[in-house]
Amino acid sequence: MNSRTPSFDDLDRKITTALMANARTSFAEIGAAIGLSATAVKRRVDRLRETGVITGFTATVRPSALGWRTEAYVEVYCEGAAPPRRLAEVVRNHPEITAAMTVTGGADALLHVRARDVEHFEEVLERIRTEPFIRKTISVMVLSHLLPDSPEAGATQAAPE
Amino acid sequence: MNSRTPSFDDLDRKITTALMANARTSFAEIGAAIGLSATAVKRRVDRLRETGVITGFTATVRPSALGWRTEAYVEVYCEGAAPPRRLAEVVRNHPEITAAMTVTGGADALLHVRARDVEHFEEVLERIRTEPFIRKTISVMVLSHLLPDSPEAGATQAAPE
DNA sequence: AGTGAAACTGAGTGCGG
DNA sequence: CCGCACTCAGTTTCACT
Repeated sequence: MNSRTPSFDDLDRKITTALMANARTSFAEIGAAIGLSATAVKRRVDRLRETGVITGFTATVRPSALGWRTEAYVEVYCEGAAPPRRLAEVVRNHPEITAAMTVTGGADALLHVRARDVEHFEEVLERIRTEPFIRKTISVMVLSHLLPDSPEAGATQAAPE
Repeated sequence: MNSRTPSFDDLDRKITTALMANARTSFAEIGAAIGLSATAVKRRVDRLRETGVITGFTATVRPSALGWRTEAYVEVYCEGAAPPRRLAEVVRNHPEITAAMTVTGGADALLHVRARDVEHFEEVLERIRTEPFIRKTISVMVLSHLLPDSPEAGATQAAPE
């Protein structure tokens, strides 16, 4: 589930890069760029989806346009041992949590939170704090972004072996 | 640039949500779901793109499938005042930095970094550390994700007013 | 702003190399 | 695994309400 997909060649890499840049690029156009027919490109894309390299196609949205103007990272400290399974349940209770992961360092988990404004963020934070085994939280508010909104969930290029 | 787009109604919200879930949903299908013709849906999508609500369509990729198996957040501390402009330049020098922002708290900036493995991450870190006015870094390695790969860059729903 | 119809472009598939 | 040819579905534009 975590290993490098076998037989992922240079053409697959170029196709993937093209679709990350614009998911609506036609197979014919991609094919023209890399010297393949639209059919061949389609078949490769199908295979990339089957093997889980490409997990989906989404529209990227400017969060502020939807009313999400406040963003923060929240370090979470738990009472005693924090089983990741229980943590995952807790996390799913709060739709404002857009990413959550276990991490090294003092904290048990790191959450990415979006809220409408600071008032809303405070409310979310209090809600999280009342969860059973959460002992402490440390929040870091995001002030401004130094890169254009990158697809945080994925690197923009394929890494060489 | 940061304000709520005017005349963003309920239909726009539903269309946006549908395209975030699957950027390839046809206009006809979206229209059928919300009681609009494909033509009307297309015009609204065009407008959503022009007004910057929707910034693009991308394929979501499982980073490990592309060889990015290591992920970390790096807090950056600068010498004296750290002008965001200069920081942005620095950040652009390192393709492994997939997100960067200025933040509240002790650190001046927070970076999201992807690397092939721990060795590669160490190399990236040393490269970042040699940048002119970077005084100190604190790294937090990501161990496991508690949510399915959410589109970190955007909330999955529109926020109510 | 919305609809419906016409023209066009791309997706999906079967077949042959 | 690739390309070609065909069919069908979706996009795009236009005239109209």
